[in-house]
Amino acid sequence: MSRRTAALGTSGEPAPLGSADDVRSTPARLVEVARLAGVSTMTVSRALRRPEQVAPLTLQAVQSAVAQLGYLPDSAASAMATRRSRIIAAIVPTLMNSVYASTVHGLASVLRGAGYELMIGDSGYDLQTETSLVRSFLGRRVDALVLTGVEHDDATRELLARHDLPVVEIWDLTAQPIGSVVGFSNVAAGREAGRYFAQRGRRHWAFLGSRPGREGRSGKRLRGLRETARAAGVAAPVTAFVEDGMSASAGHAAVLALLDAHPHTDALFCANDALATAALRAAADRGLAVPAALSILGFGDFDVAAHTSPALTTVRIPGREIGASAAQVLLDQLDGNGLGPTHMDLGFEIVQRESA
Amino acid sequence: MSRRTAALGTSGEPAPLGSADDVRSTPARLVEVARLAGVSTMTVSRALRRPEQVAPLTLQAVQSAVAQLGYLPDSAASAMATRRSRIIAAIVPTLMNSVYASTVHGLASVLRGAGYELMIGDSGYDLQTETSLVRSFLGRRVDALVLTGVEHDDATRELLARHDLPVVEIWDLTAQPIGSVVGFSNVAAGREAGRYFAQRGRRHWAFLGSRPGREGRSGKRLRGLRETARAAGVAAPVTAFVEDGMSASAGHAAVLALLDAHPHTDALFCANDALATAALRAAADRGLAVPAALSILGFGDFDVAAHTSPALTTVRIPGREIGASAAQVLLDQLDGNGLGPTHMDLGFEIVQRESA
DNA sequence: CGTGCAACTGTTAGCGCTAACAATTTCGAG
DNA sequence: CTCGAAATTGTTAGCGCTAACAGTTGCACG
Repeated sequence: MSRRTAALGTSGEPAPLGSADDVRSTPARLVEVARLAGVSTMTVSRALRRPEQVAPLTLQAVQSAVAQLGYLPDSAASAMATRRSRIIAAIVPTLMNSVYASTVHGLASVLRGAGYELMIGDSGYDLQTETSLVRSFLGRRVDALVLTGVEHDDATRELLARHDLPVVEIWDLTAQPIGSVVGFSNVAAGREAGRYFAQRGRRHWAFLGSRPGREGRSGKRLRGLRETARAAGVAAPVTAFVEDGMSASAGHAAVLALLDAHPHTDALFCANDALATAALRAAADRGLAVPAALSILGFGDFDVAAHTSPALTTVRIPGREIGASAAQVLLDQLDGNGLGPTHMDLGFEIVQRESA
Repeated sequence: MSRRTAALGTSGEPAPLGSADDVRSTPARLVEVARLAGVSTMTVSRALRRPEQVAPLTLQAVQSAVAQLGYLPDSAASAMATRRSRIIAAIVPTLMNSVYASTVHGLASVLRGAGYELMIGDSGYDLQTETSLVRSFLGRRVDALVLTGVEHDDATRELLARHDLPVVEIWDLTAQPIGSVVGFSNVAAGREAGRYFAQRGRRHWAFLGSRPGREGRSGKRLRGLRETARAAGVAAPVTAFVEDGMSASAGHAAVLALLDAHPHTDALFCANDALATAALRAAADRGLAVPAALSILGFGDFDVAAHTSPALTTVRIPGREIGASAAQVLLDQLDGNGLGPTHMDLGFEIVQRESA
């Protein structure tokens, strides 16, 4: 029983199709288009991909055959023949919050504009999951790969070395990239946060982020903050860590505990705005005025950051631009413009609102 | 100049590979594994996909050849031969906020667990973009398709009719599904919101969402709210609409304008929590106590909803479950368990916190 | 009128894998 | 031992498309 039939049976209304008469169960192939247009398959292929190489009349015949059959080229077969899948894969730590959303969006729009499809995987901030995603994507013969961050398993690096394909690491910088890098300095962002606190006379700093086990991006921001603390002659920042994917839920409890353990804290740098929003609430729960008693500085400039109360002062990352530039870098390499690996520092900026 | 070389050249350190000696520029094929293992390609193929059909010794030989060559099966070729791409595509309105994040996550985890890859597209709430995504995905010969919502272009419907493949529509319900449906009733959610307001003696309702041009999900919620208003003998809710992808930025201004135009408003139902967060802020800007003077009811139970102040009362949608169930429905159909299209109403619930 | 070249179209082969079947080997029952 | 079924492996023929090359045609030009 075909699903289509069932659906129509349920609705009891006529088929809502413009040209329902030539609907067929099996999608058309190139041969059928060729037969209908009275040309060879190769001519159809050309008409579709390089119309200027085909005589106007032939082109027209092909186009009408294509339209009549509702022909859609099989890109898997095309991939096989050309050894180009026109798929690019990206691995981000999480899809669960807005952090990487704009980056993914930037990637997707540039790639789709160039006729590529984006395949996304989320690693859940786990390097082994990342490896298995890379393996799977390489098996799909993706044309290029976007990785978030610069820390990777040896297994990941080995896989990438075997399959020589354009790679770009994003959202961080490194002196030993796999291929290209498009990001910003997380250490510098941490330093800047510290400088911001210091300028406002804050003396008791705190940091809320993920555990810096493998020196991830969150850990680098903490390192930057620490450096500035040392330089400014301020005590080392106290820390609170969330274990799961940096969600607000985990952040709230962590901040409460931190404030109770260190009541003098007057400045808190959060590794993302969801965490910062939770911190705002935790401060309210403890009766702390923000920013008078406690400065809260977020990270990421999420959609909601401007609309909390107090509005979040936060580090804005050019997420969309990172995605768009990463995509462009890969496209340039794929189109063989002879461009080698690229290194782009897109920076960041502190957006001052009310919370710090 | 190979990118890899450049990267290593930059770093100046030894190649970080376990078995760097058999790294080769071109990835291994099945034939090479077969040659090395001393068997036919078919046996290798079997050893990889149905190991129990192969003699233990042969299996071992194949496995060691695979390991030695770092062989990764080419899934594009496999797709071609089996006519199964093991890719499932999903189209969501946006990836820019958390709304569909948990759904995508639910989809991805179930699918990946079953050896499928997820290909995501975002339509930007635009039906024509949806059509072009569908076309592209069908060209990729995806095995099944997930569509958000039940409103689609005729062009989309025609494409799907031609390519008879499992389809599931999510995040809404309909009596005329294309294939399966996994969602909840947006109208009922709107009605429930109205009932919630009515029970608390609210008399001047408002709604903030996207323009109900084509009766999308937001529009259905508004319809439900209106129905309850009528039934409860309350004036029809006033409305404010945001044009872009329901972002907080647009919401803030819209709420301000709405509150100024209708100062008696004592209940506001927002089509998502980002909008509700912005509304919270707008209420504060106008000096309105929430919920004393104005009840604000959100939608979606985003990560941050529990941590705003006041904490958001919101309609919780089982987003993750919708994704997971949709994936399961498709897998069941693909594995040919003889299951036809399914209709699942996963419901919703109002999570009472502080804002309403 | 041939010639040569551009413009267009067709033919052949094969991308890397697996379905379907064929061939071979193994092994227990008779 | 012999036979047949089960277990294991191999062979053949594509999946639907396109690269590379090989025609074929038309037409300007000498």
